[in-house]
Amino acid sequence: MEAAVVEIRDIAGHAGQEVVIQGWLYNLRESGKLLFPLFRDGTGVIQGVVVKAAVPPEVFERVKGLTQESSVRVTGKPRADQRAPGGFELDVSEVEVIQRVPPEHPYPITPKEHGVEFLMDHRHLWLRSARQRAILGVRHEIIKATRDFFDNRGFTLVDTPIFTPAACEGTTTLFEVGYFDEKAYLTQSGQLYNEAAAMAVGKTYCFGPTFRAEKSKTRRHLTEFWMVEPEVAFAHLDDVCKLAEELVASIVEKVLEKRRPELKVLERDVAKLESVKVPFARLRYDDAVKILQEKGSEIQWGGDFGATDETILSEQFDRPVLVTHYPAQVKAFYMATDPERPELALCVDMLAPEGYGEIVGGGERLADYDELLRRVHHEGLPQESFEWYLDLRRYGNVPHAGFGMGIERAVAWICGLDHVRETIPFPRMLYRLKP
RNA sequence: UCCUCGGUAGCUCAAUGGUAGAGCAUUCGGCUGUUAACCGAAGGGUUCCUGGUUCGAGUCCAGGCCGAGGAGCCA
Repeated sequence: MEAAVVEIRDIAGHAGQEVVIQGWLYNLRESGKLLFPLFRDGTGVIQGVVVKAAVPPEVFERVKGLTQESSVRVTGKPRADQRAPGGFELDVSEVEVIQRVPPEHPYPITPKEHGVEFLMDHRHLWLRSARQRAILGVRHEIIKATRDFFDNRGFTLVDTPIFTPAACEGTTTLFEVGYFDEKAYLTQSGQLYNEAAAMAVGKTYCFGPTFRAEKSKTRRHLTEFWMVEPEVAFAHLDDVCKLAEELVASIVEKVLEKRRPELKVLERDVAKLESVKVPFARLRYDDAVKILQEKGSEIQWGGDFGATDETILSEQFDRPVLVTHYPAQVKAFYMATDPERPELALCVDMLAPEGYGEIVGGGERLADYDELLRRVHHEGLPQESFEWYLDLRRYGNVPHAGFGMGIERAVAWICGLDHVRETIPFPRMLYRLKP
């Protein structure tokens, strides 16, 4: 009978049975008449043991000549062993080489250290390393937890377009593309379309890539990043503050529940994640400025926070902090203003702990038709491009609110990474379009 | 866009203005329990590009290209 193909993560259930593993050679250690090939299959890593006296000579020679990342089908019997990191070793009886990486062009990424530029040039191969696979796993869990969160609360996923005719928040940071005989822009937010969707289904969210042509070269910027954006009809600022903190808390809870092994590979201090429970800390902008000034920041009332300011604020708390009521002048034209203090926007930014910066931004939308039209003009936006958006205020207008959460910054924070370039499979950054 | 730092073997890095080196990777040899194994040997170079100073430049000077970190802006 042909041995069953088994994934390495399920190997414990097959101790003593002959199984087949399909994967790649991760590393090979030799000790005379013993070979210790390390196999990986995308679900885990297991060390094989090849004893010269126990296998046909050609099998021994075949394994001995294997190069890193050669693809193989391995037949053997898993055996519990104290010395193995995963608890099991594979006593190898047969190895079929699907493709042997030629020694004259060896796999470029060795188990030793490499520089950032080299790894980024080989991103398509770098993804195979244990650390990158752990990040991909956590990213997957964060996205799944996000979608489950909204789906379980009756939200309808409504996809918003990637090609857009005009800007959401000014044109300086848009990527312009040719669209037959006219110009189009890559979306920087699904926000305006979400508002239309919310009037159709009540509670909606969109999830997709967004694009910003900012010439930012820092550890928290990508030109292409993924964002989830909920929008809720009849909601006010406080409603979306609660929604945002419950979302983030449930994501962290799911990752802690299902991705402990990945967090261990990443050497993440999980104690810092375990304290992330609702309610989060809350601050009004006025009070945040006071705290910053006491801590020696140069910030003046009316200015937006710099990266250091965000770090200082986040360090005051053991969980994310929600900062509300920013000056309206630093926020987008569609933000509602505080009726009691019209110079303030009914908005919220969530700052992640440990200096990971803003992961959520949102608030209550401006509902008044006349005021919205005035701001469109004030921003120098072409009214004809926004007629459809103004329609939302003409027909059954209601208060509504929502926010956007950047997936990559959430992944960077939860994984404890020092750069967002590792949070997305193929990062797009200033000066980086390949591979 | 601005500021700072860097570019030498496939990779990570050394090298007073005076013969370009090490570790890893690759190839060959040794080892029956290795954990980024270890031990021995071999092959491997347009020192980012252009120009300049000098008897002589990887090293000094000028310009350019590429990258990294930070600022501003943002999620």
